[in-house]
Amino acid sequence: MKNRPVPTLEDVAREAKVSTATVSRCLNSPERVVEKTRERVLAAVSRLGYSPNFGARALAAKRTNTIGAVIPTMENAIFARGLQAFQEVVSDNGATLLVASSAYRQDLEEKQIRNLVARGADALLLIGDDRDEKIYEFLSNRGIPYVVAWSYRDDENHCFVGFDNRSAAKEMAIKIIELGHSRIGMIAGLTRNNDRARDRVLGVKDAIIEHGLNVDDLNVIEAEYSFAEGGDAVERLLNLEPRPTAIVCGNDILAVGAMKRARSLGVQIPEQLSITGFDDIEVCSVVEPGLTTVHVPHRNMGKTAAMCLFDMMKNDNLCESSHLETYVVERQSLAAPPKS
Amino acid sequence: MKNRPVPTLEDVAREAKVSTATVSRCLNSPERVVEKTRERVLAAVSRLGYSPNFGARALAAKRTNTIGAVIPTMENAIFARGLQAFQEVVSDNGATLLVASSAYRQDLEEKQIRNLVARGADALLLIGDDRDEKIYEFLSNRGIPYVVAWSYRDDENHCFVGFDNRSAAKEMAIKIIELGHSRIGMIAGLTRNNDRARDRVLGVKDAIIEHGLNVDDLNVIEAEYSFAEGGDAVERLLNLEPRPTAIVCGNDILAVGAMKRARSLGVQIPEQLSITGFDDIEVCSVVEPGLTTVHVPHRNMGKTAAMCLFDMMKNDNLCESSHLETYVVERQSLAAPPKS
DNA sequence: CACTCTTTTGTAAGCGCTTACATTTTGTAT
DNA sequence: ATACAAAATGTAAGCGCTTACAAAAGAGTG
Repeated sequence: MKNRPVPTLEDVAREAKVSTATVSRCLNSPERVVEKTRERVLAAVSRLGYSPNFGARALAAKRTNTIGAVIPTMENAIFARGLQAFQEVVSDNGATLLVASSAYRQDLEEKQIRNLVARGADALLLIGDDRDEKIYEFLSNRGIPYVVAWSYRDDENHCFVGFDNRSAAKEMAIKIIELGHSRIGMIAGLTRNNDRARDRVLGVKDAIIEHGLNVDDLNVIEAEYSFAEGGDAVERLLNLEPRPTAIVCGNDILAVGAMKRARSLGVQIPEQLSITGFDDIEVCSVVEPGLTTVHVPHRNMGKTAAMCLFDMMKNDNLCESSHLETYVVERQSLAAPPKS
Repeated sequence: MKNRPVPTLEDVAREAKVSTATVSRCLNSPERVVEKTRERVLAAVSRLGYSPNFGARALAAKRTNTIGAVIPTMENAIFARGLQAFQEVVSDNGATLLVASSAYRQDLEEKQIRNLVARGADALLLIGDDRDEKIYEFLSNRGIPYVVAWSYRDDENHCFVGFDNRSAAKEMAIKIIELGHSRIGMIAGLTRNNDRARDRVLGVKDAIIEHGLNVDDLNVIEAEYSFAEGGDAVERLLNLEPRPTAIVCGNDILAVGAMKRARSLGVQIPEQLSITGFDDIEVCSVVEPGLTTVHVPHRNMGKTAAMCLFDMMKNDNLCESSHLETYVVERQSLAAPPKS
């Protein structure tokens, strides 16, 4: 691992027999340099294998062409997909995406946000809006545009690009109730520091209250994002007396895990137990029975969020929030309750 | 979006009535500053909401505490999981992870690598070894340690942390052949710029040749990473005359897609058709029948790769490659061929 | 050809930080 | 007290780049 000294702008300038300013211009606004000079400079650049030092560049120019994103985890297909779409737009606009993950921890998220800002991120993608107010202040002091995705709220203060988790969950719950279910259980994602998970629980409660059922009868179990946890949770719900006839899950992974476990326990889906999910990831259509779930336009969300960010950077304004539509995808895991 | 000027080290120094050097030391090696001063400085830091400018820092200190990773796509559960493990180790070591994705395109990958290096990445995680030699030269000229993950080869030039895709695929194919299958089809991932996908095909061919079957009888269809493409591919294979009795898939997603489609076409798995996957992602155990597949230790791979990188940075040496073990996980999708 | 106007290139001052080295303060042993 | 080493802090020189401004070189014009 030899450590040949890295060539600098100055080396290139010397090699091409021009000033550093000219080299810099060649790289940043080539049209301001006459062709002959430009050729000589670019030749020197490639001869030396020069590539500009980002730190110095950022320091001098005060912009980085970098967009940052802080997501809870990459291990979740949902964020992965949305983020991929986001990144495609970022690349198309000639910028680079920096990703950091917070492991669903608020303190880490704050650290990552500050980190990205310190690194000169020109704008940020944030997931959900459950964070300390001072972070928003920090960003607005710094004049850094950000978008809150995966959530939507009528709130002038932030630019949301997402959907209303609460009413989406409510819509699903209403469907369940109107099919005749009254003993309903819920397997929610961990709600701590997670407005999406919380809103989904609230949505289900909204539906229950609205239909005159007793909200205290709703058993909510929180579980981590995994098939196994979904399975464990459903087992606990199935041991309840009276046993629920429908289980609303906070996401598809929990739902599939629950469905699988219930079946292995001899419970028939949906004849004896209905199960629903949330997100509509690919696996829903591949399991048996197919999982009835809430469809979320993830790619569209990622794309819209990115465009929104670029718009904010260009026009230096608070971009309008985008309320994306979700809808229930009916497959086979939801049916009327058994008559008993 | 007010644009209050961002506080600098100097502002903090003035506020705390110390020199900039002391502030810098407080932040970077607090033990070199007496407690009383440190408190005053940290108070000033938080009062001003100061956070250090990364560019300036990198420029002055010539290190960034940043590890870069270039992965083909985030939309693949496999990379997501390994990367998450990688990132955990990176965080534990006080460094930050920058992720870029190449969309499986070699030109973009090169661009991303140069970008990360220009941004001062101290070390890099690369996926697979199928790239232009000049990139390796570039990295070694710059003295930037890198690890090649997801692949393994006996090659002194790089540090591999991965597994042998070829022999893993071969092992699976042997299992299939020894069960009595002789008409075998394969649905491979796209092999262009992808040594993992290519090696998996080669492994299957190795097994076929070794068992005296005719390698020309192996029908290989390449497909993108999606359930639907796996389904389309299996349909084409099922229309072949004679119809294969076993289909090896280059990854689990293709396998599940294939299985699902085959079943919807009335083909019974594994009675009429055996299907196998590769990767052992969670979905394998959730579909019916369970997918027989090659288990790959993704989290362990990500973790090991990160540790390897830190080792290289610390000791400035080429770390030893790690050859991780894979094994076939037998579930229900593979059985003896139908007698006909 | 002298003049002005435009285009191209050069000069040099930072950008905000780290760190070698210099200086001051503190602690300790006489 | 005094001397001296050790610890704490300060001074200031860059790190590699961009860009305002200055200077030089062309391009028109009468």
